[in-house]
Amino acid sequence: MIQRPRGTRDFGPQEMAERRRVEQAMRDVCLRAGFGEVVTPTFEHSELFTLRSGQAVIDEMYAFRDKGDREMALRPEITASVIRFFVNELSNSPKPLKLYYVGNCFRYENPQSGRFREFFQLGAELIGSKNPETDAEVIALAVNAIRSTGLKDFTVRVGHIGILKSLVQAEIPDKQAVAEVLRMLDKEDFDALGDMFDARTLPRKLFDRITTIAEMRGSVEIMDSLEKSEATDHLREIFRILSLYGIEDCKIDLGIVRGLDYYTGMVFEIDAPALGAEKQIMGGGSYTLSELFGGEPVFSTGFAIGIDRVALALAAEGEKKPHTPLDAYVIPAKDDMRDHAFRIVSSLRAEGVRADVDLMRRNMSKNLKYASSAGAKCAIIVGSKEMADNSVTLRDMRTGDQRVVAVGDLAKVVAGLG
RNA sequence: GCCGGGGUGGGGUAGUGGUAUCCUUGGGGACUGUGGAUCCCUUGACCCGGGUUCGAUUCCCGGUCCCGGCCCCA
Repeated sequence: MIQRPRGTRDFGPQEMAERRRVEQAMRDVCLRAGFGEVVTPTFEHSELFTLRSGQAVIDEMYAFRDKGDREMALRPEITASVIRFFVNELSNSPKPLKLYYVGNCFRYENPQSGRFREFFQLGAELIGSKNPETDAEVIALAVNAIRSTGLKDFTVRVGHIGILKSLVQAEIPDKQAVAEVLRMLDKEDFDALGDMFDARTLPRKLFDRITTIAEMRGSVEIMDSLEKSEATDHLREIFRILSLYGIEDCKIDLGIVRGLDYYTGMVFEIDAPALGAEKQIMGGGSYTLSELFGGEPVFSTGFAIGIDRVALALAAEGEKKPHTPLDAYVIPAKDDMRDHAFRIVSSLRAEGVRADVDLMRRNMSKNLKYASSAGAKCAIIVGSKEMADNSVTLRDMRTGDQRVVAVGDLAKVVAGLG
């Protein structure tokens, strides 16, 4: 027997129905906000991803050499591809350019709860602006997308990378050290950070200042204790616009650092507390990537939502809808009714009813049982007595009630079952 | 890459150094148009490899996969 590769999943019809519902709800939100869908290749030149994220990520990519001896990789994310697409072909489009995508991504990591080697992301990029209203638009889109799935319990945290970064850069010239400091701040590993400060005899005052800021979270007012800067003004303006968008439940979190260099300003994350160690369901921020790929520097803001984790969080909240993949199941009462049954199922389908028919030549009892387990809303029993009148018996599978319905009215009656 | 806990029919389980229990599901049949029944028949499992042993599903080692956690998280 061939096993499924580690960290991958098969999705059955029931699970896919729920995943499609979630995905479709989020797509609709994107479309309504004026974002158009793009699709990019599932694999790219490895360089695209190492340029963006550094050589280290090659260890966690499905990287390979193709038959033409090119270094390729299954995409570990989709933002890089979208920006490459932008630089290659869309850079002269009117701004802002609003794009969204849905797709599978691959990372060679150790699977655990909410973490798979093949996973699915929905993301959006707004290209061509760095105004606070741009950032607010993208945050609102992300929040509305999550909301649209029906998820109740999630927290939105918004920060600004510039606040900590500029403080650290002002005192520490070594670029590598700056990155290291920011990484420790992100992890809130203040002990290790303190050790580093001692070892390098860095100013204690800076340590106190940045650790205080890294721990700051709460409403916008929490920034009142900070001196006014471009970054704090920017964040305040984002929050002001968000409230105009009807989004009031975002928190400031100045401790968000999001590892990579190209994030330039606002950064934000959404967590679903119901999940375990891997509770982040969305990450995003503003960045300038295009020049990395050989284009003009262009400001963008984007995010990516982990569809798998959203689905897990919804399951944890017990959000369950009854699964009724079939509206009607057509049962011939006797063998000589089969031809009538096929005609009826065909006309039901043509009229938009999800209908199935007995193909196993089962008897009445087993057909009713099958209709029940298949989740049909009703059974259509086709018998000679009713057919003499050009009618059939319709049995509501939820109540067991039966009535005779004219074939001509059948589709309408079935659709009316709700 | 590291750590912990697990792998018995499709799903859920019992049990054992001498190849396996029960439930459910699937397939077939009986019951001649209502029994979402009932009854009968039936398919189907000890993760893989090595070791110990007369004999391993059981004990030991390695691998693999699953679950959870660390690292990492684009």
